[in-house]
Amino acid sequence: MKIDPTKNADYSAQIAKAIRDAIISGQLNVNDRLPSEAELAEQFEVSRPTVREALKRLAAQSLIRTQRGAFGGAFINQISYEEAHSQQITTSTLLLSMNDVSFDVACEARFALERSCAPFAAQRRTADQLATMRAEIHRQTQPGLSDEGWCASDVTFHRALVESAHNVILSYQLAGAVEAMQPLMNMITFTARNREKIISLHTDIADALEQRNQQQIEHALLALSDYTKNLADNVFAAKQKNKTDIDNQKAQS
Amino acid sequence: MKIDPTKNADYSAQIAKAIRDAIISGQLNVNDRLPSEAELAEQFEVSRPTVREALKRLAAQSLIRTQRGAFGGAFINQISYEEAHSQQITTSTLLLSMNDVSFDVACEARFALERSCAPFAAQRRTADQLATMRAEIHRQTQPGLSDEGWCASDVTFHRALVESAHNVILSYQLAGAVEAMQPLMNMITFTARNREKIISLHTDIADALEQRNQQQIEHALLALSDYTKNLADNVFAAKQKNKTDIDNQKAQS
DNA sequence: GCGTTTTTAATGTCAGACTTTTAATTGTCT
DNA sequence: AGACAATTAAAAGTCTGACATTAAAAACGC
Repeated sequence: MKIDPTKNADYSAQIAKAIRDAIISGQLNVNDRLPSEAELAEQFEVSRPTVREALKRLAAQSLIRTQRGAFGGAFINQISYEEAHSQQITTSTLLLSMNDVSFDVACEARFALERSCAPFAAQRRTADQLATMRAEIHRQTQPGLSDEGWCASDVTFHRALVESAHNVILSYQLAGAVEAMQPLMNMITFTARNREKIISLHTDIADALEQRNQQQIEHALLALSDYTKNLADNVFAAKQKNKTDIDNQKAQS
Repeated sequence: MKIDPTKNADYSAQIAKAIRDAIISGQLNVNDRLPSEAELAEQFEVSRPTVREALKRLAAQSLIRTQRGAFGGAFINQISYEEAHSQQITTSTLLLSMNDVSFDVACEARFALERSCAPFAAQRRTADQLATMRAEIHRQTQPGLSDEGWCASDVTFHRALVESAHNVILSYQLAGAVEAMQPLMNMITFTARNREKIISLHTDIADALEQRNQQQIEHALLALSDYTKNLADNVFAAKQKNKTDIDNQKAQS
């Protein structure tokens, strides 16, 4: 692990990589303590600030946590589902916002992923999760609900559906889809959408889940996906028309 | 963005968070240049090393890249699919290896996610992707293939299936499932598995894809999932038996 | 006008000091 | 002896100031 040749990269990046590899390969185990910063500096033959920069890189990925004081230091962190979730959501959000992904592609992926929960959700859904979904549907019928409130409720609804599959890995993988994409979609479509229509589709999903009917869940999700895609198409068409009108006005003047 | 009260957290973490939030919220755009380290230090009223630690945290998440020299500095990075993929894979691998997830749960999630590609793969698969899959099946029939070679081929096969859905978001989301879980599963089951059986299932998948038969793809994937689960059950049962035998021997002596 | 050199503004690195936190140890009192 | 308080030590966190390295821009020479 002391490998640190005179490559053309930052020392801190190289050191971080060396430690990260040691963690991934299992040489370092959860809750193991790394040598102190001073010792690491000596081992790698660099200064303490350089070691610290490397450790901060690892801390940013939640690979280590640090503790001050005597017998403190840097410890290998056990990545929790929560941390993995939030990293997943951050990455997904940035990926979507920075790479102008076509709406259709994102929408298709999002609902395809959610559909993969259907068979297990139908089998394993609890009364509790169903109640959450019904409650959110009820919240969505309130006329005073703000757009932010609607979006939050929408996320909660879909999260409950995902959770009802009772598979932690699936929940983790879908976090990006539901919690990153859903708000983005809401942001795009909120001008055009018809709350009644969506509520009716949500009700279809909840009904299907109540009856443990996998096919019907998938069917309802597909309908929701199609409706969302149509909404976006309308929004884009309206924008396009608006733009053409302005262009025409400019051409005339 | 200059907020930096005397909270009970590291300055470097606070500064990183402030900049990260500015990026996510869109105040800072792709390829924007951050102020120089010295300027940031002045703005946040901390020293340069502290600012540097914050920047390293952001660099670890590929949120920024740095360039040396005059007119260099830290620039907001456009997260590429490749980077997002590899982050996804790292996180998934760590999550799985650190949280002794039950094999059944991981296996179920992995194949459920892959099944979500089926409808699009059936529609859009190209001759090229089919050829890749056939080639990998052929490689898998070679008797001299090492376990590592098998595993790599297995990953390539499934990646081709995912790619044939032609949806970049789906590919990104599935990276964790295929490239992190598949090797882990291979590691567990390689003692018990029957290559002929898996090859036959792979052939089923390829055939179904060739005929653009969504149902059949899903069915074949389900069969592969069931077979893998059975394999793991056998491996665990054998381990358990072995353990009991040893216990019995100890008890007798 | 073009190639070369110099300048300059950045990051990258270092050394050493000081501050703060925290747990273990030691000391003291009941 | 046991409980509480004071001391100590080890470690991260921070700061200052300096030097090294890079790379682009500006100045220079032909």
